[in-house]
Amino acid sequence: MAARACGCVKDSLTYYMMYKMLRNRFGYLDWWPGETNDEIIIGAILTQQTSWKNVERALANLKESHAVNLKKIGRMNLKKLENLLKPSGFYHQKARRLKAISKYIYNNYISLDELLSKDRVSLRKELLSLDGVGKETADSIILYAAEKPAFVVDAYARRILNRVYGIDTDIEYDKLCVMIEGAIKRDLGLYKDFHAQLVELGKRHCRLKPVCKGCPINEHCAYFISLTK
DNA sequence: ACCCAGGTGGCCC
DNA sequence: GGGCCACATGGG
Repeated sequence: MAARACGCVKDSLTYYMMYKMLRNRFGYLDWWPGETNDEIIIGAILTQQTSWKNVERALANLKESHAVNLKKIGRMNLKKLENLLKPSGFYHQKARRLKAISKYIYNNYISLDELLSKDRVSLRKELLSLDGVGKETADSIILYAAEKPAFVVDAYARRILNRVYGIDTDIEYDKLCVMIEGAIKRDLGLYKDFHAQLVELGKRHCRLKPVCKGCPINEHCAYFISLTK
């Protein structure tokens, strides 16, 4: 069904089958763990190289201070913000970056929604110009806050695609994006749910170490095979 | 006492 | 364009 131990998989069927297997197993998810656009963006920054459990603690601290809100974060005392973010790690830079992002938004727009309403391509460009917003964070914000179809490539996606189809884990971000986006229908619901499914699977198997190159067949692959039965 | 987590940016060659 | 490094807390 799929090319193994090769750098790429362009076959649409491969991705649809993977999605279908996951979808059968976990059900439709259509998710980002956050109620508001502010919470989605804050969560996207906080989760960088950080377990979601620790992000939840920081978000709980913000909620307690009624500060799951970029406008408030922009005006909050830096030391106080750092303290609330502490459990999520890298809290000096995360606090500084969130404040800078807030200031950027409200110096240049009436509201967050005004920024998010820009077209997908220019929004991505603009988000990427912000300190602390890289490709994955930008695409998460575009997909779940702006609700425009940008496929999010995260560590889970990389690991799973590596283990099941042998795609190099260190393949360039945009290359993997283009590969997947070229293979499946550009559809908001599909992009959201596919990413959610990969995270769901990844979380259940996150303790697995990276597999050596050229040796993609391992537990994940066995797990996928078990899903098809 | 390690190694890892839903990255990003800076610096060096 | 690649290869390191710092950033920091909490869990296995």
